Amino acid sequence: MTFMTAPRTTPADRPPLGLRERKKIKTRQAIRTATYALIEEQGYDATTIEQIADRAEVSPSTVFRYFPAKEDIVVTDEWDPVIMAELRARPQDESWADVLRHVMRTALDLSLAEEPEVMRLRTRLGVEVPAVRARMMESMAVTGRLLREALAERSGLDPDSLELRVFAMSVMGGLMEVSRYWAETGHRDDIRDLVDRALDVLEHGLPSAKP
Amino acid sequence: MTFMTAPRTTPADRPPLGLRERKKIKTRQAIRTATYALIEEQGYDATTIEQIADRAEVSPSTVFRYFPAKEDIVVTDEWDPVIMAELRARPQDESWADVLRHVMRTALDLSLAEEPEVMRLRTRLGVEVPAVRARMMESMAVTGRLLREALAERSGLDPDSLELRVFAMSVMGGLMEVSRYWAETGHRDDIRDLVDRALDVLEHGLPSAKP
DNA sequence: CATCTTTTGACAGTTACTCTCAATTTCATG
DNA sequence: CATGAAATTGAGAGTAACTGTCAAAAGATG
Repeated sequence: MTFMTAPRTTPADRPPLGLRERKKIKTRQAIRTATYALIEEQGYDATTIEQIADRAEVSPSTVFRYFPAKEDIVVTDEWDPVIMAELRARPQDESWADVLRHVMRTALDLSLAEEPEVMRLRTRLGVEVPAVRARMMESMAVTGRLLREALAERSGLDPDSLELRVFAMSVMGGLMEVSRYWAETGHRDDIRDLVDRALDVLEHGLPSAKP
Repeated sequence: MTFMTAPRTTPADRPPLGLRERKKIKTRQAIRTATYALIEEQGYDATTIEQIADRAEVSPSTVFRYFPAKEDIVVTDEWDPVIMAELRARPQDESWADVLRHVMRTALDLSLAEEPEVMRLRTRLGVEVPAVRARMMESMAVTGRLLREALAERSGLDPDSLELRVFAMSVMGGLMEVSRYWAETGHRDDIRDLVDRALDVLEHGLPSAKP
């Protein structure tokens, strides 16, 4: 679910956090902030790691140490644990579509409340920059595996069966397309509505338009 | 549908084919052949463009001229027109799932008959090499757009509607997972059976496993 | 404060890819 | 078949994203 922005660590998380750890978080954030700014100014391709390093006041080596690839600076995703917990927390008799509706709603509400601009930038880059899009799809596949686990627990199906794998990936593919649609239409709609509509399609199939 | 191998141009295609054109086709094929061989010998990452150029007896410049990126040498896809024609040729009252069943069956039969080894190599690389996988997903998205067009014609729905977009991409996501599953399980199963099972899931949802 | 560990930056090297230009090859025409 | 136009190729220079190594700096620890 890489098109969402990163969830803030809860305030009462771990008070005793060493200076080392705090600095690492700061550096990470500095690199991200520098990257976002530079991309807004010059575009993705024109922004080099060196420029990012300069603005974030670290060395290029450090940038690579924090993010294995340039796209990762934009796309990094810390949502999976949150989503997974939420998935398991839903009542057992709820349909998978309703479960997803709730989970996605929760995640999107948080994401939109925290950093709506970054979320928009990310989805836009997902459309415009192939490398970013590729990274998003990778991350989507990972989330798909988690979804599979959760669905396996609920349904009693083998998580490694073709059926469950296909199903989970088809759901993720559909949700991915929502992100793309949202960005391509200039973030006109409320993405939460789009997700709801997508889940309707995934649950019931295409509405018949003939009549 | 990038995991299939390229369809041969039909014999009675275009007899008057200039020397220029014939040479281009030869060069293209030489580069591909060299690449496949080198990858089998040393793996994808260890194979450089320079080595490919050497073995294909062209200059590195030429390799880049024929294939914009290294992955493209492996993944290039000429199936879309074939698939599209087949899609339109199916009877109007056939369900989308049956249409896809036929189209995929046809394409896979051809592909398996022509170059089964290349198809296996491709899918394997799709699992092992992120860049190849990314390129495959791109190509999948393109095919998804074609599928959308075809479905729009059949259903009367707007091809640009969120609903149709989501639906088409969810189908493609599911099919993509088939390719992955096939490769990850060591090409044990007949991929045509896997595709059939996937389409069942996409058409009817998950089978209930409880009873 | 001394030492042990982690993090950082400098540097060198590789490779995919881009661009430009001149040489070569194919094609069309008189 | 000669010739000029057009397409194709190869050589070379340049860029930028990575990788790996090593010594210096900074934080943790007793």
